Amino acid sequence: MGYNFKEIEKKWQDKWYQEGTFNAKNDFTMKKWFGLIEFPYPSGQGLHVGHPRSYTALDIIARKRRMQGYNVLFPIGFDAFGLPAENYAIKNHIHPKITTEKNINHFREQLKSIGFSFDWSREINTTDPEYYKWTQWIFIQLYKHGLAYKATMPINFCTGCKVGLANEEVVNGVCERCGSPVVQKEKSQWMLRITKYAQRLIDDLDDVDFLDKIKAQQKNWIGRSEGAEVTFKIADSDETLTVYTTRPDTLFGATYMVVAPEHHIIEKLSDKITNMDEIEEYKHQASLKSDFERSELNKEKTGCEIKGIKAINPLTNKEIPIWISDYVLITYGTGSIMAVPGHDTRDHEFAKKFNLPIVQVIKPADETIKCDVDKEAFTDVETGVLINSGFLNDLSVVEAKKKVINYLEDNHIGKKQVNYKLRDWVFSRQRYWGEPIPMVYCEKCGWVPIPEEELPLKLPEVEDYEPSENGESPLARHEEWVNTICPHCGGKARRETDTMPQWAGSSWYYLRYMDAHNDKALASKEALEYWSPVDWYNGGMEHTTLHLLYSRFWHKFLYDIGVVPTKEPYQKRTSHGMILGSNGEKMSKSKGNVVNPDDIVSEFGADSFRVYEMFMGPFDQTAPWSMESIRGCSKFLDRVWNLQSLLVDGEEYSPKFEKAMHRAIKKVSSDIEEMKFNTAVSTFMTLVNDFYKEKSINKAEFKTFLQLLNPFAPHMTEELWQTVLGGTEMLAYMKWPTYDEAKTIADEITLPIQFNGKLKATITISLDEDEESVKEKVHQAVEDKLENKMIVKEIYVKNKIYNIVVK
RNA sequence: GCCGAUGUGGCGGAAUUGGUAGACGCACUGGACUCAAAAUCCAGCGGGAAACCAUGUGGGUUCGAGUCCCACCAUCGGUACCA
Repeated sequence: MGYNFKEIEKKWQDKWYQEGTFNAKNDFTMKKWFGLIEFPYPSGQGLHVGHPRSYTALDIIARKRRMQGYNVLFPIGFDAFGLPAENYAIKNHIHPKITTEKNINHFREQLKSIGFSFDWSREINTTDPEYYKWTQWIFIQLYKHGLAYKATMPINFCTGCKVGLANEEVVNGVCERCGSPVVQKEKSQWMLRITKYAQRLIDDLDDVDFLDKIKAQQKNWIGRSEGAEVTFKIADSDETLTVYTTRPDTLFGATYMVVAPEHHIIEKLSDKITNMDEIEEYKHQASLKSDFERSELNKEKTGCEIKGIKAINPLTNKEIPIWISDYVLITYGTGSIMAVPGHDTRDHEFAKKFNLPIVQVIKPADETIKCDVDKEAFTDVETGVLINSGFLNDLSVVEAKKKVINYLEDNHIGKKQVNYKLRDWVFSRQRYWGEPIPMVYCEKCGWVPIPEEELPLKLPEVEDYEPSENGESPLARHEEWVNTICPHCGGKARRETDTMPQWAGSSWYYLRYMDAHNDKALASKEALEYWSPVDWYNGGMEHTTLHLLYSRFWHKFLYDIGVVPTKEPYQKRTSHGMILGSNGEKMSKSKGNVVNPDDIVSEFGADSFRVYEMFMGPFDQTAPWSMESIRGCSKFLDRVWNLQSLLVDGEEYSPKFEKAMHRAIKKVSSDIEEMKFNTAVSTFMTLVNDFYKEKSINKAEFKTFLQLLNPFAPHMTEELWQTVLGGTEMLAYMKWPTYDEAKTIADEITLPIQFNGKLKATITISLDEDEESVKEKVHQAVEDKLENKMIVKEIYVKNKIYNIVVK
């Protein structure tokens, strides 16, 4: 009797989704578990085989939690604003709303065909005004608390299409679509002050259970550094230059300074500068370069001395030259540096090229280590000792830092300073398909948020989605929408025409799931209290520094204003590996190695697809797709189905399988918790092989087996449970099997015997057998091999191994 | 360049975290069933005749190393001069 997966999977999916079998319960007295996967962007290509890897993993955990008695919230939704829908609309003149709806319907069907236990009653869509009403509401709160502000920031502007471009649309300095050069264009944009939360975003990582590599990546991205600000006087002038340095200890070795081309000191002192033409030319050249070019093409250092002005090193009191160079960035620190070529590799490279003086101020503590700062910068902080540094001489780097900072503070020429690499979040997009920013500009009152009771501010339905030639959003052309009245004074005002970035909707979506249809608040207090925080969030490593950090920032803000009850949104964060094409390369249309999940489901069924996705390799590592391997998983499930032909009566595990059953429960239970799904599947396979070998499985064994396998292959196991074992309740809600530790331990052990660590023989002993008796057996077993050998030592590790050191 | 992963049969990968390397699956080989094929079932499957040799390479620690330490090589991913 063959297994008709098409019919049976459909049958169970219809039942689950019509009856809402897996919907979270509104009983707030139960213990809860909230599992979250990153909601997909509903692209026109449909679901990728990578999506189900993460979804199946958390579905397995969610299904196990239900069996463990938890009230489980495992929701799904769609992150539907974004560039591809808008670009598609521009090309084909179909409103993004229409394509988005079509794509979501397709995704929903695909997801249902794989049998995920999502709570579909809470489905959300970031483009739904009832959803983005609250995205806009959060923005207004940010504005009211001074965390949203306007600033002039450069955008990528395509000189061909006359539109602003996202970084990913700029390839090698030209527009991805038309190939025209991309220039930087200044534009006033909304910014979010994430930097205010930098320290807390680092500190609170201590309280959450994120993978270490995720924590490390977030910390590195935020990039806290400790150092000092030092003020240098400009000779014959009242002006000063302030620098940030992590190495104030090397101040005696600062032989010149470098400022960013955009630095204001150039304008301020332009009357003193004697080579203004040369400088203007360098500035011009630098401004032509995009950030991309500055870094990619500029391996060789460039620069230009600012003639006519000199700075004074505050410790040596010597005059030192000031240069401009684009390796100094206006966006980090103070936009100017003190250069210590003896102890910084970039400064060294620059000094060598332009023949600037190099002074050694640190030497290795260990005299035997050679060090020639004329050839190479000496950068070892750990073991360095100060020289040529006046009052700092003979101190270690650490001591010198402390002492010099005290000196700087006492003499008011500097202070201790903490810096972060993290920058504020540019929140404006000159795009149509995003949440309108709910602000109006009034000549009299300035920027005013629209009243909260007027939310949502709906995106107007327009016909043309191309951005304007001046780089404004398409909305700017719609005067009837733009012109409005000031909520504050009632006078004439204009709406903000930029929209929010795609990150906005995904920064708080997990909160909406807790109470998805609330029209009074983003979620009720009770629901937030009960469901917060997300217990387990799985997603891709690529979202570690943007999405994950942005949503932690928003959450912390909402915590500060009393909206949410926890400091952190996610208690646990794990990540999955990418699925590559069968040739080991990233799946892409152009490489022709894309696998369509629909084809897999219709050829092998959802259960086989799920089992294969879990079996293909370690969950957190990339794995190539293999059609042969999925056939193996499908074969395994056929063997499970056919176990019914071996079924015998029995209410207890039979003696021959008792140990195996207890071990399997233990192994599968812990493997699921540790996301070692591949070895859990191999445990199932081994067990099935054993049943076939013995040509028997009793009802008790079959029941436990089906329960363990249910989270992986929910359709087939539910069917077998109800039709073969006569189950009346859903297997999905039966209590998760338990095991007895004592029954997992073997009472006989195969003991390996080694000579010098190399296996020579094995013997069978009983568990915890007395050492004398083991020794006797060992010697009996290897008697002949011991001839002509001298025993130096014997090591017995109880129940593990017996090693004889021989000569 | 820097940071982070990873490196084990023909292939995907196991290995109780320092204790029998190669579980499980794929591919392959042989057998059974069949008129035949597919499917299914059973058996074999790192190399070597053997002693032995084998976990990217070279050292080290240890009674014992895929696992720990040092140096290097390769592949993949992230990032771009962060003072």
